[in-house]
Amino acid sequence: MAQKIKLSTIADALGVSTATVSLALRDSPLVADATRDRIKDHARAIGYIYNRRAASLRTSRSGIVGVVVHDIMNPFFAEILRSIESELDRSRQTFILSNHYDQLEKQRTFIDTLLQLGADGVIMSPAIGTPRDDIVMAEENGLPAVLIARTVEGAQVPVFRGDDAYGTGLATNHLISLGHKRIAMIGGTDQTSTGRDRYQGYVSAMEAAGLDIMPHWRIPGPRTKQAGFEAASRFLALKDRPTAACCWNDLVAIGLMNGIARAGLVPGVDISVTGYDDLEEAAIATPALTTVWNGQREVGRQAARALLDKLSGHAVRPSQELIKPELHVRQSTGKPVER
Amino acid sequence: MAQKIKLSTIADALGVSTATVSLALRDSPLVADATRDRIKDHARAIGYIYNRRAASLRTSRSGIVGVVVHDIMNPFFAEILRSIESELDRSRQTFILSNHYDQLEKQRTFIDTLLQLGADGVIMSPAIGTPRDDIVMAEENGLPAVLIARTVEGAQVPVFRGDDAYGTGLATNHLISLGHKRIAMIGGTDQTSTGRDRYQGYVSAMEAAGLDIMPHWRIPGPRTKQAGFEAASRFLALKDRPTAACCWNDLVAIGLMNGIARAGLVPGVDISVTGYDDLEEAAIATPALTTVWNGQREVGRQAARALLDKLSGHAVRPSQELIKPELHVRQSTGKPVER
DNA sequence: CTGAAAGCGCTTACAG
DNA sequence: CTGAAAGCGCTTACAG
Repeated sequence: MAQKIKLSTIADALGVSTATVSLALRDSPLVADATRDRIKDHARAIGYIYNRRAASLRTSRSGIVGVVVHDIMNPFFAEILRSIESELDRSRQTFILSNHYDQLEKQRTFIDTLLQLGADGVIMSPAIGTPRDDIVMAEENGLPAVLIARTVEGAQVPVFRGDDAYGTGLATNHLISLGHKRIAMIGGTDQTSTGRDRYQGYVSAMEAAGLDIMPHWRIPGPRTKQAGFEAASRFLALKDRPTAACCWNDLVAIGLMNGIARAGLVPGVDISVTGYDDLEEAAIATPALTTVWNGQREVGRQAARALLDKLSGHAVRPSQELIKPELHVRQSTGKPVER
Repeated sequence: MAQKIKLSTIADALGVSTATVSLALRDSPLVADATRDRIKDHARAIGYIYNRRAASLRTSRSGIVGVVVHDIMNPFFAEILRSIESELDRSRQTFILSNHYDQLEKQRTFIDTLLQLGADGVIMSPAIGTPRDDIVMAEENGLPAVLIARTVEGAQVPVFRGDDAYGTGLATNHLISLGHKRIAMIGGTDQTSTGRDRYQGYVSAMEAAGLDIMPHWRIPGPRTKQAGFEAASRFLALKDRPTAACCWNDLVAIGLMNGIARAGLVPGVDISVTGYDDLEEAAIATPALTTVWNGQREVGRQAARALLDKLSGHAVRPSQELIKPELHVRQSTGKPVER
């Protein structure tokens, strides 16, 4: 590697000061057009690389935004990330990604890293059990936070997520309107706001229709395709087996349908199944999955926008506006078939 | 936000120099135990946050590693990323992730960002058309690179990937041994080394068995579940329709199977299908997918190790060792059924 | 429109 | 074992 090229290398070569070079490279109107062009051309010619660490040390702005979610392998988060990415790209912010796998320690380590790097902000889907103080600490140290998908009680920050109770209500009501009376709820956890809300939506819809809710019709836990697949045998062995399953998310629903098919039954005919999220793959599952659109794109876009607004000094109120989910009916639901 | 706490804040409070504080916080043996403990306790008590930008500016080591792949939403890369992540975590390196979506410009922007941040290295699955010079430029500017999944002709850097030709050979031979004579190859592109190698493996196996290879039996392009799904109708309409499909990857295979099922045929019975990669979901697909294990975990682990070795000054030879794929036979393949 | 100088918060020889 | 001082490469008042 040749001698490191820096601002002063350019300044010396062109007989100007580093201040002028610095301003010219950032297109400051303070520099004469001719000077600016001469500087930029030369910089490009000799392969100058801007040192962001040095600049950031001086300005205490890093151009880095952190994003931490449960697991990027989960297509739900992957879809959100895509829209965050395209939004941040537009404002030339670099983003650093991390999974916390719902481990508080991993999340804390990551936030610490962001603080050390002087990140400008963080978008997070908080790990289970995230205390309000973790968010407060970040903000007090100059790391503004925006939450997605889950909320943290008492944290005065913007949060973008869907109306989960309303969403499972849509799915459950759809099953009820088809004539189902015994409906299971598969997957999810009470440890997150999302989990509690989705379950609540199911319960409210069942109660409103005057239907019984059997505790053993709820199989909590599954959140992945694999877990949904494994839950199928438990579901199929259920006493008074339900004719329909309202699933925590699309992954669980698709896994469950695979498990049902493996057992020789036809999902969508023998057992109705609903998902949640409307992932890209819901439409091409076999059968195509009836599910609840959860606005991943919107969540990502709005969260990124809110953070960028915050960074540019606009006041962003800690909104709790929920994105309204929509039911997308496909082939995985039908009239109940009694044995 | 209170007054910024820095090394000198601690030094002043404790009546020592910043040099001593700096050394103490990094557990240098040069500092007396009592002094070190006093310093570390105080630092923790007042909530000191280490400024990595300042340190990095001074040491020109950033603790940042870049990772750029085609698309993290693709489970193939997601599985690789997981093992890279766990490997880098162990050495306390932060990693920055980016998708290039096979756009050279996006990849260049990202590499530029890494250079500006003074990243220590980059692990990349190069975008289609990546010239050797892009890699050379990065290395010359102090950003060592390690390649995964794809290679770049003439780049003198380590590359970790599977033996693709051998892998599709395994799948094709498996189909041939079941009695299939008309076998299609669905998906992939000739623009990547991976694409060429996988197609070559299929061709060689067909030729070795003395079977005809019809040009129209190849449907190039698809690399996603959605595209595989859409390819099903083209495949099913094929003249002299093949009895089996050797697919570019698991996503295409699963999509194709969904499309076949949607058309009223039974994948694994009417049409045999093989995948490639052995993603986690291959085992729970319906039917369970016969596929080629491609060692994602190994690729990620080895690539991360190689980069870390390079960073700690060990010489890493530009190896081309290929990971040996393995055939995993499941239910999506069977004897041919003639119409 | 341009330049000289200070300073962001660390680490590293060097001296004692 | 500890301290004084220089310097990493920028940007930003300030002066002209």
